[in-house]
Amino acid sequence: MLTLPFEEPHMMCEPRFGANYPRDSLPERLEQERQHSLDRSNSAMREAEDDLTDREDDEREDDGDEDGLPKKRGPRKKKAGKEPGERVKHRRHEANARERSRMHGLNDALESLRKVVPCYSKTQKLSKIETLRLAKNYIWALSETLSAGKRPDLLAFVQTLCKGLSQPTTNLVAGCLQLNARNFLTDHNGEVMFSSRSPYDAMYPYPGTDVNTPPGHSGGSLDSSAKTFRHYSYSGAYEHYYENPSPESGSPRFDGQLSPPMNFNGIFSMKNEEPPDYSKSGHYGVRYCGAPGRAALAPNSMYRVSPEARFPYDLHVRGQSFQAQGEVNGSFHN
DNA sequence: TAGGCCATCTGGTCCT
DNA sequence: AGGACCAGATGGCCTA
Repeated sequence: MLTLPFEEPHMMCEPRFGANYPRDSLPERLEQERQHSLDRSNSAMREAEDDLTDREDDEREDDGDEDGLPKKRGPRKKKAGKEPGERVKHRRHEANARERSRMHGLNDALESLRKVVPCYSKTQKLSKIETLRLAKNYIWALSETLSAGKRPDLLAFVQTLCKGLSQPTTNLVAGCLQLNARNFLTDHNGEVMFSSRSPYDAMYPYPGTDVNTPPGHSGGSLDSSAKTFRHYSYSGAYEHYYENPSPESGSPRFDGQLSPPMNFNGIFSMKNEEPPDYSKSGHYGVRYCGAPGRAALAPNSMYRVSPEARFPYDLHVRGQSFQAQGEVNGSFHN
């Protein structure tokens, strides 16, 4: 019945701390734990302390009997009342080890999830709750895009993606995208509002570009709201595009800032980070290049970006610059 | 220093 | 009986 992380075969076949664990091999076991993960060194030490505590308890009990008289030499005589207590303690330690292992597996899965949601960073990890929220938003936004069968509005997509994320996390995401986080505001109700400058202003701060108009937003309410610099509520933009109520019906209100998704198919990479291993995944990705003057997305991109817009994204596939962007978009819109 | 996040321990419950 | 799962408690670490 014991289930273990799939990625940890050594844990599947090796004995755990606790049950039938020989004291002599404790250092080796601890070394394995250290090598397995730095984060788990503390765990190994705790386990060692557990065993040490057991040992010390045994030694204390062996030093003398309850009356303080010297203990008889010779073969140890099992104490009648001790066995149940030892057994309970032993099983408790086994259960602790299993629980640790289970939580490690859970954390491994969470780490895997971090790598496939937008804004993955090894240096500044998303918290567990933020990872789950972002993943939920990501799935929801992607599924809505698929069901809509049309090009999603980038802004609405981003807003959906970031809905419910905390302020620091949204700042982190914005930082990842090198957006000016101050372009986003949060009102008292927790709804995201744009300040007097469009977020696209930060993304497309090029001379000659209508900074009031998000690229590709030549029509629609989103466009008009941006043009007029009206405060832009998240829910409004959301419903504008998705025609459905917010996915956050039961979630905390959005109190963060916004950042665009870096891709829409599970492969995510950021500027200054190594590109994902496309050779393994075989997925397409949108890689943020940050180079000014780029218009990497094809006209049939899923995002409504005008050809003249200097979209700071670059499409890569299998580590190379993607020539036929229509392929990825075509597959996406199928 | 308070608050957030996390790992771990622990006891209870459910399931096989 | 034993393992998986869960939630509460606790303490450590980090940051504003």
